[in-house]
Formats: sequence, structure tokens, C-alpha cells
Amino acid sequence: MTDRPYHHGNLRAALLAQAKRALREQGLDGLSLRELARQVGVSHAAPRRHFADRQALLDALAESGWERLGAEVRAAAARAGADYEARLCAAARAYVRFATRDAALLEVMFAGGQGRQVAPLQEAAARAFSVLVELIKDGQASGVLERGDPERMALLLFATTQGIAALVNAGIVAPKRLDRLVSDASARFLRGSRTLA
Amino acid sequence: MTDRPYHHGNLRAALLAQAKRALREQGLDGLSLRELARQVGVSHAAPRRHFADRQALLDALAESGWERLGAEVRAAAARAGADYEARLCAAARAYVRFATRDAALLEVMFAGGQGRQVAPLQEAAARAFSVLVELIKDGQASGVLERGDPERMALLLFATTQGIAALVNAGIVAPKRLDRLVSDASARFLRGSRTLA
DNA sequence: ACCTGAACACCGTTCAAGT
DNA sequence: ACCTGAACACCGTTCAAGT
Repeated sequence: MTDRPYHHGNLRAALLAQAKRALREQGLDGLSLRELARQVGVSHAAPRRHFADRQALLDALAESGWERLGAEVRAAAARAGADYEARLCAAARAYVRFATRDAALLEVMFAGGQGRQVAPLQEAAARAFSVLVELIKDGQASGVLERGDPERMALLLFATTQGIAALVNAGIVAPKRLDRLVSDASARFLRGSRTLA
Repeated sequence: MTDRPYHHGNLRAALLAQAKRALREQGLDGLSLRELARQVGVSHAAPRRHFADRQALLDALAESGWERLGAEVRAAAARAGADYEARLCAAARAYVRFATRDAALLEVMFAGGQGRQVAPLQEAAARAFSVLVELIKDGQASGVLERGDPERMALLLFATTQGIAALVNAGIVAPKRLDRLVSDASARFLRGSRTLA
């Protein structure tokens, strides 16, 4: 930190932090390993010690993205209080908020497939998904939601919120229509899955 | 066509056709203008006459992708016959089928936003979306679906199918779970939007 | 009107060599 | 154990010049 020592000290963390910034400001196409190295003040070959290639850095970004997404959705649901519809809506809102504010990061998170199978990444995504599964189980326990495989139901919720975010990020749906769309989705999901009184 | 004349004749169409192949085989990252030119047998600067830059070619691909998606969904619904749930399910199935078979093309189609606003592209997406709107209106006309803004309802259907495709393409959901997921989504959408008898 | 060839400024990746 | 510098093979984009 004093005078640019030969060893950066925590190059890996510095690269990841800078990459997150660049992703927000320039998008995925604008993310270059060489520029990252430049901005962090290190030679263009230095990142190689910490990330085998560009994709390895993207995988690391995706993994931490899934962690943060799961945490934000869980926190939003917890903050929303006791009413189940409010919690469901808050969770969905937190998801699309994350997904539309960090659109490029979401892109990286969803580029996981493509032939490759990266175990730590899949597991991180599964942990985020489990937040939704727990939410469904709560609804079932409190009698608001019908019985049935909670994973199957959570998958529909996941898909719907992800789809809404994709439509907005693609410019197909205007951002100002986002809130009502999320409310619609929550209400309809609840109505389609509510215990038949 | 005889002996590689100086003028290719229909370079634009040839580039687009080759690009579609490359997209399927190599993915979006593997799509290079220079390689396309090589494969078509033309100098690397020739595409410039027909596409201002790489993005312009991607926009053209996206536009024709939306046209084809709309046509396939419409055709699938028509083929499904009279039962409304079957038509809804067939439409959703056609969407995710397209989206998972041409995952890279879907990526291009959904990369539309990102600051840019490309009018012909937005209009092509809107035309594809209108197929779903018509499907909703049919459901309302036949009394299966409740009244209400058909665009709002179609948007939810659009988001859900797109989200399901994204989950599969990202490797988060196994392809073999696709069919049941689509059935679940259709059934639940219908149940959440059915006229209360 | 359409295409070529050379040139420019960028990449990601590799590898011997330095500290 | 970590980083540098030069090198390689690729890009997209531009522009004068050719047919």
C-alpha cells in the first residue's frame, strides 16, 4: 500500500472488486482482463496466478452474485413481517431489484450452463434457490399455500421473477411497469396455489 | 455462383445464414465477423457494406429470431385444437422449445436493451408478444379466463416461459424437468386466472 | 454499388525470466 | 509463491484503392 510493492498482497480480491465495478459501468462485453489489471496497477499477465482464464473470473463473480442474491431475497422477506402475501411480494421484488440493478452480473450468473458444468457455481445457485423453497414451505406450514412438492412450486416462482427481470433488462418492458408486474405475479401465484377454502 | 465472381450477389443473406449456423454451433462468444467472412468466401472488410458493425448483424439476427418465435408459438397453439388448456400448454411448450434449442439466439434477442433502443427490434418483439395477447383474448372470449387487461396477463405468461427457458439454459434446471415445469406453469396460470365459477 | 488489402488498436493466453 | 515483459494468434473497425 506504501509504494507499489512487487507483491500486490490481495490481488485476487482487488480484481474481483474492480470487475464488479466494471461490470456495472461497462457491461459484460466491456469487461477486459487487461484493463482490469491496468486499473489495479499490475501487469496484464498477473491475474493468471489467481484466475486460470477470463471465464474463471466470471465464474467467481457469478458465485458471489448468487450468494448476495440469496441473502437479499431472504432479508427482504424477513423485513416484510408476518403477512404471507407481503413476504412473497417482497421476496419477488428483491429478486427483480437485484436483477435489474445488476443486469450484467445477472447475465454472468445465468451464463453458467453452455456445456460447462461448474460445481461450486451450481451449488451457489442452489443455495439461493433454497431461499425460495423455504418461503414456499412457510406458506404451506401456515396453511396459506396448498400442499405439494415445495421445490416444484418454488421453481415456478423463480422462473416468473427471472422472466420479469429479463423482459425489463431486454427493454421489452418499461422499468416503470416493473412494480405492478411483480405485484400481479405474486398475487396470481398465490391465487393459483392457495389452499382451496 | 459459377467461379467466385467479384460481387457475391447476396452477401447479406449468406452472412446471416452462416451466422445462424455459427450461433448454434459455437455460441455467441464464438461468433466472429472475420470468420463469417472467411466461411462465406469474402474479405474480412466486405460485411461492412451490409452491416455497420457486429452489433448490427446481431440485431438483424434478433429481429428474424423474434419473427420465427412468434410464428412457431402461433402455429403450435393452432395445432393444439380447441381445448384451451391444451392450446395454452402447447404455446408455452413451443416457446421453451425454441428458447432451449436456440439458446444463443435467444441470448441475442434478449440483449436488445442495454442502453440502446433499436426500434425495428422492439417492434419485432412486440409482434411476437402479440401472439400471446391474442391467446389470452381467446381465453377471455371463450369464458375460460377472467376479464382484465389481456396485455398484463400475457406479460405474466411471457415472463414465466422465458424464465423457465433461462433456468434450463443456465444449467440450473435439468432439461428432463422441462416438460413438467411447463405443464405446471400452464396449469397454475390457468388456475390463477380462471373465471371464478 | 460492391469488394479488397493493409493498417490500427485492442484482446486473451502463454512462457521464460525476474524478485 | 508471485509478478513482469515479450510474443503469438486472434479480434473489430477504418480507409484508400480497386472492379
